[in-house]
Amino acid sequence: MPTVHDVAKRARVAPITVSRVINNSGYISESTRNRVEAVIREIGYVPNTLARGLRSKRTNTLALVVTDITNPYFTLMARGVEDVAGDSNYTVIYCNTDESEAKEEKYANILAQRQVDGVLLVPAGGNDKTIKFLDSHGISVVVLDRRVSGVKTDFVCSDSEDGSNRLIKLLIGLGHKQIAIITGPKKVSTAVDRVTGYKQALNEAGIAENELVYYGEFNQQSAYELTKQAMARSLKPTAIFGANNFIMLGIIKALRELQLNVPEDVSVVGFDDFPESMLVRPFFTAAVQPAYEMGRLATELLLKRIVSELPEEFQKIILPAEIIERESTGPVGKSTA
Amino acid sequence: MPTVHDVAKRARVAPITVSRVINNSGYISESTRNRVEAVIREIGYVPNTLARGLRSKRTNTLALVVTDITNPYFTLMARGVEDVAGDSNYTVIYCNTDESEAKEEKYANILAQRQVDGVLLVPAGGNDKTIKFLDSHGISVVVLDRRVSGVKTDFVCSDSEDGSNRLIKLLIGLGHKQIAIITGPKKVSTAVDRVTGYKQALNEAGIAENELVYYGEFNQQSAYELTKQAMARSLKPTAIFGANNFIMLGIIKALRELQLNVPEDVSVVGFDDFPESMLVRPFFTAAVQPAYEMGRLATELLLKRIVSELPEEFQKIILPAEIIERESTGPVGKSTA
DNA sequence: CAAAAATATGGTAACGTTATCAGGATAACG
DNA sequence: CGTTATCCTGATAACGTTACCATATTTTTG
Repeated sequence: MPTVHDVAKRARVAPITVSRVINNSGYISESTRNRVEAVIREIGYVPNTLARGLRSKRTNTLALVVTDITNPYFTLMARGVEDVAGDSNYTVIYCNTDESEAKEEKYANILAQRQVDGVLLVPAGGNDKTIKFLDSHGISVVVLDRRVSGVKTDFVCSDSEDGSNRLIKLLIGLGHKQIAIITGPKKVSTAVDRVTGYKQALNEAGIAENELVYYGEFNQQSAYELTKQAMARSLKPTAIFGANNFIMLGIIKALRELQLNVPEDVSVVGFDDFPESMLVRPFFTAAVQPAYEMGRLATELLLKRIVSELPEEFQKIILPAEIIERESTGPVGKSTA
Repeated sequence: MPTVHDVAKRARVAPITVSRVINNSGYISESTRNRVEAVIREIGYVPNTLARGLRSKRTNTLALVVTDITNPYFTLMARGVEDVAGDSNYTVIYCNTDESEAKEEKYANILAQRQVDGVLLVPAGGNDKTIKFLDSHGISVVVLDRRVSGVKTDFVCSDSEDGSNRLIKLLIGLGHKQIAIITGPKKVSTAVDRVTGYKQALNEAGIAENELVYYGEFNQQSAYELTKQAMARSLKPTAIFGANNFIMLGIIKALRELQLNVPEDVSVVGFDDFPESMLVRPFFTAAVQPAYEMGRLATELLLKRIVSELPEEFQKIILPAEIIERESTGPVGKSTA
């Protein structure tokens, strides 16, 4: 691969001049710049970010640490991050902590090794260890979505208390009084804030709280179990508030099993959304590709290829798609019209 | 920040010995190893990946280039990639091409600059330019999801022809004969393969094709328009095959506007899925967080912080969540039971 | 027991870039 | 016209690591 030196020699300038051209820094005459740029194109020179970062202490790299990129909420957030970062010539590394503080620390270490310039962090726990660690390595941190108490950082979130408050008011307006909330773990600020907003709304309306607060995990399974618990009470809730999108799904699943209709029997509200118009229940008859498996296999292939453990012939792996028959198909001419 | 030299000095060994310890390479006596490891922990040494990569020509970095990480299909794939990569100590950079070959080339350049070890590529077009470019820079490529003709690489995909064939057979089994297919652009292999499978199934069943093949984009808007076109024919399709998940959504949206029920009036099948049990139509009453905006704002903040254009005080940005009232809520005591 | 192999450690240089300092040429100024 | 400011270019060294080669000690082997 050609280097600044090759470009420099060919353009009859010093390497540093080439550096000035590609970085648009310092003074350069039009003619030299043109000459250098011509050579760069000619020999297909590509600057080496590693050397650049090593010397300049700037890598133009950010990291986005979330709990699970698979959650559409975080996916969308990631897209926002990448679009902005890309416009400023930054590259983004994504990390999934799966709500594990251990994983979070592991990633923090990796990111320090990689000398990233900054980290966007959705903290897995209330823990400030990660932030302090990054800080001690001179890495800027912006905290996203969840508060971490007692740490000084920039912080971006949406208003959980207010949102919850308004959702509950909406339910109250519909006549609901037995309103349960199923939320995440106590160590996560959003889980707590949403309870606060919930209680606030109930208090303002003069409704007793009735111990209908259920702390759990921010996932479907946990919500499913807690919903069953909540619906086993003698005085059943007429409405349930799920503190995030996966929780909503767990609620729906449990209610369906209990043969309860939404909203006729139980109203459901929640935080976070799913991309416009996805399925309330498995709906589409579809050929489902094993996307995760494909990602896995491809990466394994690639890694082997990199360490050249693979025979010369290129592999071609074609996985079957699974046909899943659901509600979007039926016999011809059964129109209800 | 401490370096190998600091560790070496303190452990009374040569820097190269420290390198051997952290890389687990070469011969090292137990005692030296312990001594070095103790010093590493003691002074909080973190190896610098840039220097390492510069010297060793290996960055332990992969890139996943997809069209849009926002599509659950790719999100899931990404998770598969990251899990495997992470296990082998590789970090993954994600890139969204938005089906643009120009963006793809731009990213290829960035990835070459970053000296990534390998690229997992979902090609935006039939174009082999990117692959050749990466190849010329000694970067391994595994192609995912879509074929690129005339290029030698590893390749992982699912079986589009077979999947389509089986979906159409399923429809035929239900008595459908007027079956339309709405697919992606002709330059994308999956769009074409799915048509092939479709035609195959029709031929095998002895059903005329009737010009019900609609090429477009792999997105909702395009599918929406094509569905309207298809349903404007004198002999209307009784079933529609959408060649990916976003296309399915566009089909549903158009049919709903045309007051047609699924599956009573029109059956719908498609490729790709959505995560278990999402909404068929906007269903949940929810507090919707501006996830994308949050990602944007946070990144802008971070970038400013990195170049320290920001005043010392840390910012706290709290965005309102939008309350969207939909079908999951209703007045109390309206049970159908 | 000499020779070969395995183990343990280190010195030197190089990866490709840019920070820093410096010098010369040209333009602007009072 | 001397002085200062602006413009243009370059030499040198350094960023932190590991490849490569070398040496010394210990163990194994025939």
